Parts: sequence; C-alpha cells; structure tokens
Amino acid sequence: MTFLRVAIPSPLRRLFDYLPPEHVNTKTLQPGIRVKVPFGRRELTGVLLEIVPETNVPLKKLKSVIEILDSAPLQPQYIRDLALWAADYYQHPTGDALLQSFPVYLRKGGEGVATHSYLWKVSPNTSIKDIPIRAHQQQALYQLIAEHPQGISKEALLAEGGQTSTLTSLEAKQLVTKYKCEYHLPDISRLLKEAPLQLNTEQENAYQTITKHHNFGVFLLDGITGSGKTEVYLQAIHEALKKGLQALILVPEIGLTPQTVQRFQNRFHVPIAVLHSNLTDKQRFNAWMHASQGEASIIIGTRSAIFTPLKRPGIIIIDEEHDSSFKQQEGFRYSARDLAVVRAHAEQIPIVLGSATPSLESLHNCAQNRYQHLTLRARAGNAIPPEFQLLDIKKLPLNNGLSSILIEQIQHHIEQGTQVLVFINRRGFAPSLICHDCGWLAECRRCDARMTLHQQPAHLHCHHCDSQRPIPLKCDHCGSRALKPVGAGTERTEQTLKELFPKTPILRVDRDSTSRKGAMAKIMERVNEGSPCILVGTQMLAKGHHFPKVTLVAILDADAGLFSTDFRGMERTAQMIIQVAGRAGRAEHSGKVILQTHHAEHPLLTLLATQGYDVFAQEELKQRHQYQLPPYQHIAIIRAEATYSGRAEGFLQSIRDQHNQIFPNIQWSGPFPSPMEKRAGVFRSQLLISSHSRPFLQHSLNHLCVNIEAHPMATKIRWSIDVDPYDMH
DNA sequence: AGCACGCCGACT
DNA sequence: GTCGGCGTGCTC
Repeated sequence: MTFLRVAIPSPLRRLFDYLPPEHVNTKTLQPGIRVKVPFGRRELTGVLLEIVPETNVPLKKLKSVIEILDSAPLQPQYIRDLALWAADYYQHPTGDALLQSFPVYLRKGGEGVATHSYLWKVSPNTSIKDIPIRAHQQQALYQLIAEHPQGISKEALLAEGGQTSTLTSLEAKQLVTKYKCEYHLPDISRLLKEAPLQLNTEQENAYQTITKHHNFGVFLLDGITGSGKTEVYLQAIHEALKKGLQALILVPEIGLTPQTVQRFQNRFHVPIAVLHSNLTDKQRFNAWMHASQGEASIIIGTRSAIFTPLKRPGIIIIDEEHDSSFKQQEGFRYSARDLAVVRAHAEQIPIVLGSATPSLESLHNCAQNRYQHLTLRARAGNAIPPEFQLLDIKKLPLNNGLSSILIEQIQHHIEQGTQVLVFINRRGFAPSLICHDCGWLAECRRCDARMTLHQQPAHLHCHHCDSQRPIPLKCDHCGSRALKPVGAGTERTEQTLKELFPKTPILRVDRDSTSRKGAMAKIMERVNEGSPCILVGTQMLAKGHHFPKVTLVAILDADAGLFSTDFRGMERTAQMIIQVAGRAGRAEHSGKVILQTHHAEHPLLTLLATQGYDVFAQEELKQRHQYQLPPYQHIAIIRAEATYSGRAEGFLQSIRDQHNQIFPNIQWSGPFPSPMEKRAGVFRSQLLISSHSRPFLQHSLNHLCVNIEAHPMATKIRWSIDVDPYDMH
C-alpha cells in the first residue's frame, strides 16, 4: 500500500497521511505538488511531501485525497527546501510555513496556470485624427498608447489615469488592438534604456567587488544617504542581466513606491514584475509565475517575495536591510533578509544588503568576516552632509513641544525660501487626555494603554487595539469638565505651526492624512513644486521619499525610545534619526538637523550627533557585548497569552520548571509580563531563552516545541515562539 | 487556526 | 420554549 504524507496549513506540528485518490497511479505523483484534502470538517490545500509504504495512523482514521491539483510541482525544490528550512529554524508548523511560501491564489487551490496578459497597441493605419475632437478622454488614451510602440498593459493604462470604458470604446472603433503578451528573453545587446551613471571610486570598488564574485557572497553596502547605493544595485543587476540571469530585489513595505520601481524601469529594457500589496490574488500569482518561468528579468517585492521562484537566479538585493518590515511580526515569524542570505547560499549567487544605517547584526557579521563590508561615504555631486545640533530643551518653555530656538530656526529657513521637515513620531492630536482636577487619564478598556486624542475627526483612539470612543465631556472619575490634552502628536503640531506660520503651507504626513488613495501623491506633488512649506509627520517621512528642497529637519522628541526596555531601542532610535536626517539637503542645498532633547549629555546620542552612525554603532556593539545581548547572544522568546491574568505566566513558568536543568549552555529569563501586559483584552507573558551557541539554542528549541505542544495547558492558551525577535512586544 | 458540539443565561 | 454566549475537543 502507498500513503501520501501531506503538509497541511494548520498550527499542528506534524504531517498528515492520506490514502491516494482512486484511479491515480501513485508512481506519477511528485513531492511538492498541491493536493486538496479533507481535514476535520473542512477542505484544505496541502502539499504532498512524501509517498510512503507504511503509516502509524490507524487505517480507519485515514481519509482519501480529494484531488491532485498539480501534475508537477509549481515551486522548484530549492524554494520548498527554503520554506522547510525556515519552518524548522523559526519553529513554525511545517505545513503553515510551506503554504505561506506560495501565493495566496495557489494556497486557496487555484489552478496553476498563469493567465495571458495582453498589451495594447494602436491599430495600424490609424491616427489620433480618427477620434472626434470632443472625445478628450479617448484622445488622451490613444496618445498614451501610441507612445508605447511595444505595447502597454491595461494595468499601466489605468495607473496613468485611463478608464476601462474609454479603452473599450477605442477597441470597438478598432483604433486600438490588444496582443497576447509574448515574453522573450531580453536582447542582451540592448538591455539599457539609459546610460549608467559614472561611478565614483567607492562605488566602483563596491561594484567590482560584488560582480567579480561568480558564486555566493554577502555584501553589506553601507552607504550614507545620497551616496548612490541604487546606482551600484543597478550596475550589479546589469551584470546579471548580461549573463541572461534574473535579479530579485526586496524593499521595505513602505518603500515600494512608484518612484522606486520607476528607477529600474527607466534603466532597463527588460520585463519587470512588481509584487506590490494592491495586486489581486490572481495578479500576484501571474507575477509569481512570470518570475518562475523566467519571463520577468527583474522582480521587485516586499518581505514575502523572498519565496518567489526564479528560473535563472542571478543576484539578490535587500534594500534598507535594517528595516523591521523584513521580519514578519506574527504567525510565521521569519526574517526575509536572513532567509535571503540562506537562499543566495543555496543558489550560489551574490546577495547585496544595502543601508545607510546597517543593522548591528550585519555589522557584526562583517566583523566576523561572514559578510564583506563595502562603504560609500561620499555624497553624489559633492553635497555637504547635514550638520547636527543637539538642542537641550531642559527648562526651556515649549509651545506644544516646540522650543523658541527651534521656532526661530524654522522661521529663518522659510524666509530663505526653502522647506522644513518636522518629525514627531506620534500621530493624533495628543497622546493622552487628563482630568486637571483629579488626574484621571483616558485609558483603553482593553489594553494597558492611554487612548490617543484625535481631532480630525474628534475621538479617542487606542493605537494598540484600534478601539475608539467619543471624547468624554466630563471626567469618568470625578465628573469635572477640566479635561486637558497632554503632549503633542502630529495633529497638534500641525495646528501649532499653522498658528505660528499662518502664511506658510503646513503639510501633515501620517497614516491618517495619507490613508485616502492618492493623498500621498498629492502631498508629494505639492512638495516637489519647491516653494516653502513645512512638512509635519511620523516615520512615514523617513522612508522612500526624497525632499531635495528641505534644508532643516527638526526632530521634536529625540528622547522617545532612548530609555526603552527593549535592547534594540537605542539602535532603532539612531536609525530613525539618521534616516529622517537623510531627507534633508540633497544636491545643491546643505542641511541642518535639530534634535530637541532633554538628554543632550546622553553619551550615545551625543556620539551619534557628533560622530555619526558608524561610531555610534561600534559603541553600541561594545555595550551589547558587555551585556551579552544579540548579536553576541542568540535569543528566542516564548510568548503566551490568555484571557485571565496570570494564566499565561503560570503556563510559561511550568514550561521553564520542566526544562530548567536539562539543556546545556542555555540561559533562561522570565517569565515576565510583556511590556504591555494587557492588549486587546488578553494578558500576555513571555519567557526568554538564550545561548551563545546557535546550535545549542536550535537543539533546545526543537525539544521545547514538542514538549510545549504536549503540555495539558497548551490547548487552553495561545503560545508562539519568536526566534531572533525584532522587538520584545 | 477553524469548526462543531454542548451546556447555561435572557429574550419573544 | 429557543437563540446564542464561548469553553472544550478534534483534525490523517
């Protein structure tokens, strides 16, 4: 007899055996194909992993596979192996991890055939004169299509503002025609659409080092803002394209802007697949297939794109490698950046990790000679690096968080005809609402947190669980009407700046002001116009966008995160400061960065402001070494949550007691309540396990997982393991 | 994680 | 009387 061993997307850490469907020759079945199976009372898509002659499962419990979905695996074996490796490394249930490496469309059981895409061209022997003079829409669309003699996709037309109905009208009049898009390998003799830029010495050195490698190598491209990292990426990609190979580029979630994609499109005459978040499941699958079949030469995507198969892998690029969005923060908690290195090793190709503020892990890996450190310290066009000023605001009067020295500086820059960026990492009007008579604070009922006061529209909002309620008129506790906002968020700063600079446009950029489609583009348009304005916003401002006319960057509260309980707090603060600072003074304008702080004497903050990120990072690494924290120690967090206080902690304590002595070279810490114990109505606790040895940690976690799953309490609470956690929350 | 079963309170 | 609240148990 033969049994099919199937990986199922479920939290259960085991594989499930099935009987083959009737009339199917099991010899034709290959591991890696998808199968539709009954599971409990549901039907799920699983992946066949093994065909085995025996099973431990009682025969009467076995069910049959309902349907074989693929005749051959859609995913090459190296991608499946990568997902299985990740499941093991991150201690995530195999089936769930494996299914997450497929596009959603295939996970749901969709047919594994890409739909043809079509390209539109203007019909031969037609001209714009064939369109009635008053049909402006049709004329514009015809013109747009005519500008693309090789054809343009419907998606691209819609993105340029075309309407489906207009296209239909043109087609009905036979003025435009659609052609099935035939992919062919790019013509290697004419890959370039525009000439590459001249590299400076550092860039040339980086480029040569990366491209002289014909197999695996990890390169940390450590380049300050404006040093031309992207040009090095482009030329390294060109090198891969010349060999007929493909390039995979991973960018942070927020960084996948049209401008980013544009730079690649402007440079190369090759098909580019972009895996961005507002594609439909089917479109995403099509892009995945184009990559897999080698039809797309360049693939750009966010975290999950690390599992995109490439037919001819040539190079992997991780842009902004320090960015937290490469680590999935729930469920299958993998790091796409770290998996990319594993993948590049398996494929024996080079991988470039780029950042202006490299993670301490990556810097440490360079020090250990695992990665090659390539630095770019010169700014293109001899632009002057921004000047940092730590502005000590102790005892200074503040107007809603703005000191008078800062206000003068803003005034000065606006009068010079340039733009100002004010950074405050809190959205809303004020972080809390207090009763002036009794001290009562508006707190969230479901979380251990203050509710944020918003005024546009007016309400209280919990940023941790999303619950909302109207602003109370009276204090819940004493009935007083003396309720006052405390502290400032982007809304309040915007309002204050409007009062201080009534003639200057104030543009707010945060999640609330940019949630409407096209809102961000509109703000960017306004900023690019170049006339003086003040941008106020959260970290959204720190990523992706460039503001060449900004000459002053003001960080209102540089202290937030300085004394975080999280060991990565300082690193994150420094990266954020440098990233925001990098928005200022590109090209012709030099910039100034003012950091308002109550801790102007803080050694690391001073180091960062006076000597830059490199020196800061080396010092912070020394401290990590001293306190035996990552990257000198490998850690994992076991988290538990329950609806009753103490229950999660009790569970973790019992896990610790059970294992305390049995693992060698392992340190335990906790359990202790999570930094915000109650969140969205559940109580959370965590247990830390660490080791100086990766194999020891890995080995212990493997055992631990089996035992936790078998624990009688394990079904009554929710638990998870986070290997190499990015933050402690 | 889902999904169903099952046992108690509050509605028409 | 039943509708539905969520505790418990199971998934080849």
